[in-house]
Amino acid sequence: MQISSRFSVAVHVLALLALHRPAQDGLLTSERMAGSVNTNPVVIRRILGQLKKAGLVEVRPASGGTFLTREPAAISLLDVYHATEVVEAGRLFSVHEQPNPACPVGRNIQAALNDTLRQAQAALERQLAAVSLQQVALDIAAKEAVGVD
Amino acid sequence: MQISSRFSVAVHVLALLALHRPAQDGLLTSERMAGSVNTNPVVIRRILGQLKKAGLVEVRPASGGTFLTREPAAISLLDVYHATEVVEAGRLFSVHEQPNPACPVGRNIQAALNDTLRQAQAALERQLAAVSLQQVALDIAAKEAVGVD
DNA sequence: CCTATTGTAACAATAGTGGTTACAATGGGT
DNA sequence: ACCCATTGTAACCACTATTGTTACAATAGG
Repeated sequence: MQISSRFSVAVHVLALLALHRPAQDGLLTSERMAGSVNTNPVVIRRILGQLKKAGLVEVRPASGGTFLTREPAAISLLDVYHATEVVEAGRLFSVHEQPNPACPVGRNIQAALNDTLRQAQAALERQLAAVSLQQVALDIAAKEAVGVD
Repeated sequence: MQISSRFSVAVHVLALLALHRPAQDGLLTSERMAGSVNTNPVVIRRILGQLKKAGLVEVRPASGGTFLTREPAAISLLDVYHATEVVEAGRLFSVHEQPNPACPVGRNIQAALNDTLRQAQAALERQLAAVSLQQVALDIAAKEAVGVD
C-alpha cells in the first residue's frame, strides 16, 4: 500500500508558508490552504496539528496566523515525513508477527529480515533528509518563473 | 501506512523452498508452509500465485510440489517486492491528485516533489536489490547453527 | 479412478484514509 | 468588553486494502 498523501499535503502546506508574504498576502488560513490543496479545511488543520506537535510550525488560534518555526533551509522532508507519521517510526515494512518457532525458518526469519529492511528504510529516509523545504520552495518558484501562463 | 506483510511472508515461503530437501522432507504443501508462517493455507496459495505470475516459482497443481525456477542467488528481495505488488510499480508515495492550478504552489507541487520521491523510492529499491534469497537462506542457516536449542 | 492438493471466488472483520458536519474554545480588532 | 473569524477536535461516513476463513471445482500422481 502507498504512503499516505498526508505527507505530500504537509509539504504543500509548508511550501505555502515558506512562500507566503504576510504583508501582501494577508492571513493564510486553513481555508485558503485547503483551497490550494483542493481539500477540506479540517484535513489541513489535522495536518497542521501534527506539524505543530513536531515543532515545525506555530499556529496561533483564532485569527493569529500560522508560521514556520525555523528557516525553510532547516526543515528537511524527513522532518515532515516523521511529523506526519505516515509510517510509525522505524517500521516501514510490516513483518508477519507470529512465525512458527518450531520451524527453523519460522524462528529465524524475523531476525534475518530485520537488518535488511532497516537498511532499505534508512536509505529512503536519507534521500528525504537530503532535501529541504527551501529547495522545494525554490523549485516551485523557478518553475513558476518559466511557467506557461 | 506500512508495507504489507505479504512481502515478508513471500520471503519466508521462498526461504522454505530454498532450504527444502525434497528427498528427506517430502512434499512442501501450502498447508505446511502455512504452518511455518502461522497463517491460513489460502494466504500462502495467494502469494504463491503472485510469485508464480512473476516467474519466481513453479507450482504444479495437485500433488506436484512447488519449486524455485532459479537459483536462490539469482532472486533478489526486490524481485519479491515487485512480485508481491505491495506497492504498485513506482508509486510508493501517494501525492494528492488535484491541487489547485490557480495557485502557484498548487500547480507546481507535484512536479517539485516528483523527482525527490522517485529518488527516495529508488534508494529503497536499491537496498532490496542488493540482497538475494540465498543470503537470507544462509543467514537463517547460520543463526540456526548457533541457535539456543 | 481416488485422493490429496491447488486455484479461486466469496465473505467477514479490522484498520487506515480522506472528506464532512458540528461546535466549543480562542484571541485580535474595534 | 465584545464580536466574530478562526482554530481544535470529536464524530461520523464512504471507500479501500489487508488478513483470515469457508467452500468447492479443477488438477494430476500413484
